[in-house]
Amino acid sequence: MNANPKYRRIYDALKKDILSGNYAVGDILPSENTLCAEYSVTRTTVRKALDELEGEGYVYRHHGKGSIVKDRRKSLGLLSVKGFSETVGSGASSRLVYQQELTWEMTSFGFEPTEKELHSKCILFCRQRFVEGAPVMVEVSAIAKEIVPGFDAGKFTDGSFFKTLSSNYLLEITGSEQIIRASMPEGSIASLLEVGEDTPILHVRVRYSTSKPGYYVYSTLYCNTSVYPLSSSHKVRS
Amino acid sequence: MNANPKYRRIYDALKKDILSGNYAVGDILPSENTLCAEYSVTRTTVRKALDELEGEGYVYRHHGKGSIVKDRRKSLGLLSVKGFSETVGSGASSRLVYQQELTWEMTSFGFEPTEKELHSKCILFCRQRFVEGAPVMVEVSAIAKEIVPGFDAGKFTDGSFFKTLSSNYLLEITGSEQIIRASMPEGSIASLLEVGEDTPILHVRVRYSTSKPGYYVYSTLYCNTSVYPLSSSHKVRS
DNA sequence: TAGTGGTCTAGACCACTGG
DNA sequence: CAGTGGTCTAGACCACTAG
Repeated sequence: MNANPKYRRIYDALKKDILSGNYAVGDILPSENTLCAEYSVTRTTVRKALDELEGEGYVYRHHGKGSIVKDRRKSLGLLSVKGFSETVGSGASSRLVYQQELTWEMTSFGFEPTEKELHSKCILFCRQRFVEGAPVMVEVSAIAKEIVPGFDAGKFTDGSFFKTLSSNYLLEITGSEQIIRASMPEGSIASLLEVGEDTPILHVRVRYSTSKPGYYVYSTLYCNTSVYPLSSSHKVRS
Repeated sequence: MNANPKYRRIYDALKKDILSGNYAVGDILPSENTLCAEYSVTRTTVRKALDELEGEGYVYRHHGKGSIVKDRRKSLGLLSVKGFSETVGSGASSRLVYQQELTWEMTSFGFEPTEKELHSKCILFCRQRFVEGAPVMVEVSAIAKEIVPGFDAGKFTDGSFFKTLSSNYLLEITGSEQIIRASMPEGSIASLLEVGEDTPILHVRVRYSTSKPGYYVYSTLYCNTSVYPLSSSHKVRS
């Protein structure tokens, strides 16, 4: 039951329809009861799917009206745990800058590697991200070699690291922790972002948890936020 | 039923015990069934409370083990919709820099005021935030005058804006949207943060939604992240 | 194995929004 | 008013964890 709960199917379908534009901003999704009938489930299950969408900022709920598609501004929206390709959508592309293999001691992601990870070598790779042809982000990522045999950052499914983890290695991303700073880019980052070393950069350290306990994906993001800022949304107390 | 759902009591009690240290980092909370008995509710209700805590990063759930108190690092952690005083806790203080009244047209928070808000004047105030005596954040906030009669930013309950909204005006914060950039501080901000104009600053624009439909709290934060970065955590797919 | 959290059913009553 | 989402009950079966 684990991999495919029913609410996931509903969540996936609705999200796909939102991202594809089948539901536009301001549109009201089918009511909870309608979805119950459509998917032959109870409201609890439908609401679980809608809760996820709401938590990720795709919709908001209006008591007595319905679930309404939100305007997720033109921004990178990274804080809701999705890869670059999935949040930015069309107009996005990326390029592999390098991939190498080294020991964890030589890396620094702001999080300590786990014991399990220290038993393995570390694969480090750097990607440059573009929106509409302009570089907006540089991402340095690391993952334990032993859980991704034959890993090649140049051959990602749909250009997505996370999709590749899922399809090739059955690894799912289950969450993230982020530490966010403003800083100045060092030379190599500045040139990859095509900005001067006096341009302030958003510096985000992320640790993604995976479905394999004790193993994480570490990323450091350098974002030029002058055109595309990050965005996020949260809701409290239901 | 609206103001005080049962899950809120459970949520409040657990959160209080976590913040006060009754449950330390790594501790396992009472099991869901135990909480059911203690509060005479069903698991659905208990889980709703735990879902909230998990979403705010206070605990994580370990299948087969329990709900475990998380380490919420020493950081400003603003991204989870709480005021400064509540997230930083002891060691935090703030100072009112100014408060004034003007029209919305003269403000710019990156979000458009609503029609309801435009019918009212706007109260603008600026606070300087300290951790351990050092300024780490400057916050410029705005709220519609008509929903907070007699407002005085110099006389907040416990020094907390949000607590004041709740206790004096029965206004609850129900969510937030944030836009995050890295930038250079202009002169006045730089001096309030006691940094040079060449120090990169985290620039966060926030719109908090309130329990009063159509009315928001707007804030612009300027953070010196060199010592206290922002942090956040997210979980996906349950 | 007993206990935990994860998912789900099939109901119920309520408060809110709209016509 | 009928329909919507918000909350809640009282069950159930499952997968995971630990002793």
